[in-house]
This record gives sequence, structure tokens and C-alpha cells, in this order.
Amino acid sequence: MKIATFNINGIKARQAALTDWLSEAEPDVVLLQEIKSVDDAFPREVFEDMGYNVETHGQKSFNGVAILSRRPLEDVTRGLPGDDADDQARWIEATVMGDTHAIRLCGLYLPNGNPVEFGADGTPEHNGKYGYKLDWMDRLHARAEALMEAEMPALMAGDYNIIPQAEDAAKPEAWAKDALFLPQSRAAFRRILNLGFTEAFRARHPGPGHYSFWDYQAGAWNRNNGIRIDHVLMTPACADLMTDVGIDREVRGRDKPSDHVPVWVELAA
DNA sequence: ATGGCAAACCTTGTTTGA
Repeated sequence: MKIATFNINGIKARQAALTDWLSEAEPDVVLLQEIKSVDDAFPREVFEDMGYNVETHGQKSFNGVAILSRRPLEDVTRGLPGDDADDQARWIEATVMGDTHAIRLCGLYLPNGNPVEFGADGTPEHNGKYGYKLDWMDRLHARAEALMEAEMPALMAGDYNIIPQAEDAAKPEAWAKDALFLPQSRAAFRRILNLGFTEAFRARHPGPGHYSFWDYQAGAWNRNNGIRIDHVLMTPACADLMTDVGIDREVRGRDKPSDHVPVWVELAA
């Protein structure tokens, strides 16, 4: 079973690019981020005609996540637990029924967190958008802990807006004071990994030069000035099923591309 | 910090992203 994550940066603008990629990559499941659409405006028929079940959790203009799956989805839930006042659409879960295993899928669009305010001592303030990011990651940790304790193999995939290590950026120095690369952001990510998750891509592909995002600005793609911020985290029971993992980087060079590219895992499930 | 680009809004500029 091939499961991918793809921040498409607007479903209306990316419909053709997405259907093209679906036809050639043939994923069984795709976790989408930044659909930038309300549920009613999502072109679900386009994907249903391609054989996918569609579950969305959208909002107007920004954010929004969705799941496309050729296999049945069960027990769909929307929203990351832990803050009833949070109305940003950044989290969706479902169970996908494979041939041999049921897998709990979590699709996430982790807050960017910029701009960051710094105190007199040079440390980031826990307020505003950066405070929201750190608080959101605390809630993610809590959900991750529960997934780890459950019996069902599970994965959490999406746009984490985290550059885990310097080798995950072409120019790490440019990100030193950015919410994506601050030590506090990376520590919060490691704290989740340290529950026992396997980060799929790094389990197979060490070393620099692997990216999942290239800014539209300043010729970032042509200069290969990228960062790796889209990740698949698997519980041990899920990691045991992984047979392959990859990044479809060539998608970034096409017409009207998203600024992110798909990251996928193949599971023996 | 800004923002060379892009998307959504319901526009002719503003907001947001990373």
C-alpha cells in the first residue's frame, strides 16, 4: 500500500497537477495539506471518478487538509484534540483497511510559526504565531503518545514546517532565526520522535541534498535552494511494514507546481 | 526584517505563506 503526503497549495489551482501525479504515481492514499477550500467547494467528484474515497476538513482561504484513498476509510475524525477554541483546519485522521493490516492515518498541516519575536536574551518568545506553533506541537505530542500506546500501526504524515537538521536545508544559515529551524522548534519535533517514531525518509536516505519544498521566490528551484519539511512519522508497528520511501522531486519542475512535492512510503499492508 | 512568487479573496490591493 502506497501512502503519500502532498501539500498542494490550493486544490482549485492544483487540480490538474494533482490528477496528473495521481495517474502516474498511483498512490493508494494521499494526505493533502493546504487545500485552501471549504468542504463544499472541494472538487471531490474529480477524485471519486479516479476511484478515490474523499474525506475533507477544510476552511475558507487557508489551511485545510484532506484524505484521498482507493481503499475504504473508517472512523474519520477531524481536528487535533486538546483545544476546542482552535478553529484552524490542520488535522484529519482515518483508518485505512489494507489487505493484511488496518493502518491509522493522521494527516497534518503544522503551523508555520513565523514571525518569531525574540526577547532581550535572544530566545524566542512563546507568544503569537510562534506560541501557537509550540502549543500545537504539545497537542501533537499528546496525540502521538496515544497512537504509540494503541495496538494499530499508525503514521502521522504532512507538512510539519520543521527542518529537522542542518542537512535538511541547502542554506541552513538562512533559517537560523526562522520558526522552521529554531532549536526550540527542532526540540519539540525530536520530543515527538523520541516517543519511538521512525521518520520514514531518514530511515532509508541519509545525507544532505534531499528536499521537499522550494520557495517560489528568488529562483529557489533552479538553484536547488530547498528545505525538507514534509515528513512521515511511523509507530514501530507501522515502520516494520515499510518496504520503500521516496520524494517525487521532479514534480516541482512542472507547469504550475505546488511549492511542495509528494513524499511517500510503501507499506506491506 | 524584507520578500524577488503564488493563491485566495470577490480583488484591482490585502493577507498569508515559509
